[in-house]
This record gives sequence, structure tokens and C-alpha cells, in this order.
Amino acid sequence: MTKFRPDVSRGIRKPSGKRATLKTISELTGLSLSTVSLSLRGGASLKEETRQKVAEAAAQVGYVPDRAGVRLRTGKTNVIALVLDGSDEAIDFSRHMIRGIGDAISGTRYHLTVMPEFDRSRSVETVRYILENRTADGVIITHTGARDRRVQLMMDHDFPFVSHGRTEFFTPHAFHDFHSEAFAELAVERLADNGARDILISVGDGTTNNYHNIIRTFERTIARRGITGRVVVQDGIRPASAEMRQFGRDLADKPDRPDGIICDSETRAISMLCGLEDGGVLLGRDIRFICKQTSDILSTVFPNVDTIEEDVYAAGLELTRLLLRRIEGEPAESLQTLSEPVAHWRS
Amino acid sequence: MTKFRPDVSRGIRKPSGKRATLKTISELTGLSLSTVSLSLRGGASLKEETRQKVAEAAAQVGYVPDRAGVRLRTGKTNVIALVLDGSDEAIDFSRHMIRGIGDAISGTRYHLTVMPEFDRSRSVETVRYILENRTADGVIITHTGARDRRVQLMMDHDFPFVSHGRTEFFTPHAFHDFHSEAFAELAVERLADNGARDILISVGDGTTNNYHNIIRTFERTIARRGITGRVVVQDGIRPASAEMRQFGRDLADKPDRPDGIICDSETRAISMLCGLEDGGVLLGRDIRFICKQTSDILSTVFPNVDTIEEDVYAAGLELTRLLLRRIEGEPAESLQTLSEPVAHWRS
DNA sequence: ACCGATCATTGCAACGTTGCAATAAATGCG
DNA sequence: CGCATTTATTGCAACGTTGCAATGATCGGT
Repeated sequence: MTKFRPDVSRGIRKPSGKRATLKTISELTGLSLSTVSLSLRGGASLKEETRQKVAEAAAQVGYVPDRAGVRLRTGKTNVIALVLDGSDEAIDFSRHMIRGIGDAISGTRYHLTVMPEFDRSRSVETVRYILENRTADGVIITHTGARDRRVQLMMDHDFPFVSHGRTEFFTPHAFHDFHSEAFAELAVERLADNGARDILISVGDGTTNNYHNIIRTFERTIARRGITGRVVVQDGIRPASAEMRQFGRDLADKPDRPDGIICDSETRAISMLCGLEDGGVLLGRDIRFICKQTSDILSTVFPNVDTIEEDVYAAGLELTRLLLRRIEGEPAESLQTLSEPVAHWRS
Repeated sequence: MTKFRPDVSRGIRKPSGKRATLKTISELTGLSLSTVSLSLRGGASLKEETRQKVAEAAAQVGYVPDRAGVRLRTGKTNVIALVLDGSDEAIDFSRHMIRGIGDAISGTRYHLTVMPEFDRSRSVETVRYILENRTADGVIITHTGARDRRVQLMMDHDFPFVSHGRTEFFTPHAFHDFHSEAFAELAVERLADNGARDILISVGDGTTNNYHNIIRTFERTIARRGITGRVVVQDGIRPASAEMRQFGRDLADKPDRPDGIICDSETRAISMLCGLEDGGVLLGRDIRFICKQTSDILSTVFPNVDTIEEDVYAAGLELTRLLLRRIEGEPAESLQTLSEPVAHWRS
């Protein structure tokens, strides 16, 4: 039971015997350590000839700077941290997000570390840990609240981060967000255009800022169109469950049931739609339905339901791009983007 | 546009002004650097009194060893890498897996880095990169093939890893796997008990070893029960798609349609079931259906369909535990576990 | 041919940690 | 009490990197 104590030559043993470092190149070229280091980082004051020589040698031995060395010396970790929230209502949210981030950092020095934190309140502690121990150069958070304490904390310490979702803070910070207002407006308009006069909107997690944006726009648009609306926050109930399905069923039976429904979660929508059909509702005639879509499942089960797509992969991509620019020092106010919802009208 | 160059005091400025290091404690206690370091790692040769003193001081200043320092000196990264495969047929696979890993490393020194690699062939390169650059102390891979080249590579270099899935290699390695054979057997038995005489099994990705195990057991069990069976590999077709639904539809119309179906993917099952219903099939009477379940969605949509559960969260937990023990030097042959399928008979 | 200026390269120290050899202090023993 | 032995502590070097001050080389101008 010997421990995996790294031997002198860390990593795969190359023909040469050990991992290439600056020293390797230095010996190979006869130049000093400093020169090699400088050259590799594009030192402006070097002769073209030496730069060539160094670059060649580096390529030959397959030099890759040691992360620990750089990090120790400069403090740069070349790591971005994703603080993952557990309350995934969107199907495969994590997968798409991570894939987006992965594609965005591929080709860069950066690695991605994921800190899954499922207890919302402890999520602040996770961020604090990252700050205190400088465990990453930048942070991506999701499920952002209106006065998110993580955002507060990172702003206080002037630490590079980007949030998936906006906040109400006065000081600007980098964010990328789904345009929930556009979503809500688009949905209401579509339903109203199709004849709906009483719209129910079902939203999850009432703690995210997204929620507020959706509700606000929903109510404004309802009013403008001169129709009625009601809001249901379905926070405590599991999105995919018999309970949720029953909710749809009960809704169908109600004498004053709505004639249009908007739902901000694909999973919840699926459950609810099943319940509605149980209750004999004919979708598209008795009740019109629109929901946010993040995977292909809903459309496979209910091909005729209108959806509005949020591209989580693209969000991951964009969040990362913003974050990298933020780390480079770009001011936060120029790093704020929204993604427009993409409507899929299926009928 | 100033760069985020780490200042001298990295991390959150404590009251004291900068991050606590061994030196801080050394000065605080009057002991030497070496003593402090030794003491913190439980040096056996130290006076009880000094150990106390050091521990106290460390707690007081909130000392946490600098990862870069440790890593540079010892080569230990305190990182485990998850090489994530993109072809997620299981709903929320990534999320559950990551959550399991997260829970397993919480309280340890370890961080999780995720390397999303969606091109299967490049996945080997990802592993090679980790080995060459000693970017992690151990690796978790998923979607393991029978003669997986990543496994080969890591075994060749005696690098700690654990695979989600078994292989055919002679040399033992650490793994945790879903007991696919038990799954297949359980499913066939159940269907046969309920009167099925001709069973179709639909499997995805034919490159994983899982696939082989399922098929082999399927055919053996079929034979034993004296009934007929057929295998359909649905590799090229998207699990959630109109196409997949159509497959179910077409199946329903066939004169020689099977009277029992087994499916190893929840998503594919949902699509297929919709198609079958389109074709007028009465589930549970005309055709009996069993599928692998990794989320709650299928059961919400089709509450009466029998499922067999694979707990991906638990898999993440177990994989990590195994890996950590492997990193500690335990022999691979003692780090091989299977997870038993959990049947949910709903009718 | 000498001077100051520019260009190219280098040595040194430091980032935080640990292993080892070496020292200092305490103890045992005759 | 002196010497060997154990117990407790320490200094030094090294891991790979970079920033800075310092050195050495080259050059144009007088």
C-alpha cells in the first residue's frame, strides 16, 4: 500500500526522463532561465534570433508552464469557478452550462472547477472560501437573486465574477441573463392574440431576480391587453411529480379555469400538461399553453405546444467570455448582455 | 483598464492585512517555520505543548495551506478531474454525478475540476493532458468502453483513476458500475412473468461496455425463458426527437410487433412511449414496457410504466470514495463495486 | 577612442511549502 | 559528572516561475 507520492519526474516520463521546465529549455539553448521565461512571454526587448531559438526548443520538448509555479509566483490560478446551484428546474441545465463554459475556455490556459452547492445559504460560504483562498481568478454564479449576497460579497472585494441573472444593486457588475421580460411579453402577446382572456402564469423559485422580472412584465402586459391574469409560485412542489401533475388536473376541473397558461420551467410544464389532459382539456383550444424550453423533451411529448427557448449552452459560452474579459480588467458596465428568447410557435 | 494583478496580500484582506501563511504562525508563536509546518501535519516528535500552541495560533489566524505552495513542493494537486462525456442520454446525468462527487469531497482538501469533452475520440487527449501535466491527483471517467483507451492509458502510467463502467482488460482497475446484467435480467423476468413472449430491447451507444453486458444478459435470459427477442441499437438517432417518437409509432403499426419492450434510456423511453400511444397501443396490455430511470420525469408522464432506477448521485458519491482510496494507495482490485438496480413496479 | 545611450541578456530574490540533515536540549546510565 | 542516546527543534535547499536591478554588448556621435 504505497502512497502515490509523486516522483522527481512528475507526469508522464518523456524520452528525456522528466517533465520539461524552463530549465530544460535553458540548458538546451544555452540561454539563461530569465531569458527563456521572458522570451516565452513575448519579451519585447529580445533579439528575433533568440526568440526563435527559444520557441523552437520549447516546442521540441513540449514545454507547458507549470501551473503551481506560476500560481505561486504570480497569484494567477488560471482557474474559473462555477458555483452550481442545485435547484435545477431546467432539464440538463448543468450539462449545457458546463459544456458552454468548456467550449469557451478550450484553447485557453483556464481550467474549470465546479463547486456544487445545493444549500442556497451555504452558497455564500462557498464564494467566501474562493475569495479568501484565491482559489480561482473568477467566478460564475447562477440563479442570481435580486440582492444576491454572493454578488454583494464579490463586489465588495472587487473580485472578478459574472452572474447568470441580473440584480438590483446600484453598482454595475458583469452579467449575462435570459431576457425574461421579453419572454413574458412574448408569451402574453401570443396567448392574447390567440384569444386568451384569462392567463395563469406558473413560476418556480421566487427568490431569483428572474422571477420578479417575469412577474412584473407579465402584469404590465396583461393590463395593456386588457385581460386578467394570476400568478402561481410553485416553489415547494417538485417540478416532476404526481403532485404537480395533479395540479394540472385540478386546474382543468375548475369552473373558472384560465384559458391561457405560461410556465417558466419545462419540467413543470410537462407535469402540468399531463394533468390538464387527464382533466379532458384539449390543448390549443380549451387552453393555450406556452412554456420556456431548455431541452427537446417537452416538444417531443407535446409537439403542438408553443415554446420559447432559452439556450443554456450559449449562456455558458457567453458568461465565460464576459468573465475572461472581466478578469482582463474590462469595466463591468461594458460586460452586461441579455439573450433574446427564441420563439417556437408550433401550431 | 487595470489588470487584476494580485497584490502582495492575496485573498480577502484579513484584519492583519494579508493572508496567513506558515510564517505568520511562526512569528506569532516564536517557533521556526519548519516546526510549524511539521506540527500542523501532526509531527510525532513534537512536545504536546508546542503542538497546542501551533494549533491555537493556526486557528486564530484561520490558516489554510496554500495550494500552490503544496503543489509545487509535493506535486500533490488536491484536485480530482471529472472527464465528462457529452452524450448524455440520462436526464440530468451531469448534475447528479457532480452533486455526488461534490458531497463526497466536501470536508476534504479536494477540489473538482471538470473537463467537458464531447468528442469521444478527443477524450483520450484530455486524459493524456491530465497525465502529462499532472493536473489532478486522480481522474473519474464515465461512459467507459470495453477496451477504453483512456483506461489503457492511465493503467499504463499507473495513474489513479476510477471508471464509471467496467472494461474487459485483464489488469484490474478501480470502477463503479451499474449492474446492467441484473437490470437486463430483472427486466426480462418481469416482462415474461407478465406474459410477454417477444421482447424488444432498445439500447443507445453501442460503444460502451454497458451495452455489451446488457445485450449478453438479455439474450441469455430470453433463451432461458424460452421466448424470443430482438435488439435495436439506436445510436444515431436523437433520444428526444420526433424521429424517435415516430419509431414508437411505426413499431405500434407492425403486424409482428413485440409484446414487451425494454429501454435503457429514460429519454428515449419517453419518446417511444408517446409514439406507441399514438399508434393506439394500450400500455400494460398490448405492450408491456420497462425502462431505466434516472429522473422523475418519465414516471410523471407515464405513472404506470415499470422502471428500474439507477441512482447517478450515489454513483458519483461512490466513484469519488473509491478514487480517494485509490489515491491513498489501496490496490485497485479492492476498489470495484456495483450498484444494484432498484425496481419500481408501478402496476 | 572615449562617452553616454540604447539594446540584449542575466543573476538574484521571492512566492509558500516540505524533507532532510543538522543542531540543541533533555534524559539515561555507569 | 561526563558521555551516549533519545527527544525536540531548526536551517537550508528545492519545487518552477517571474519581476527587477544589474550587467554586458553594441552603437552613434564627437
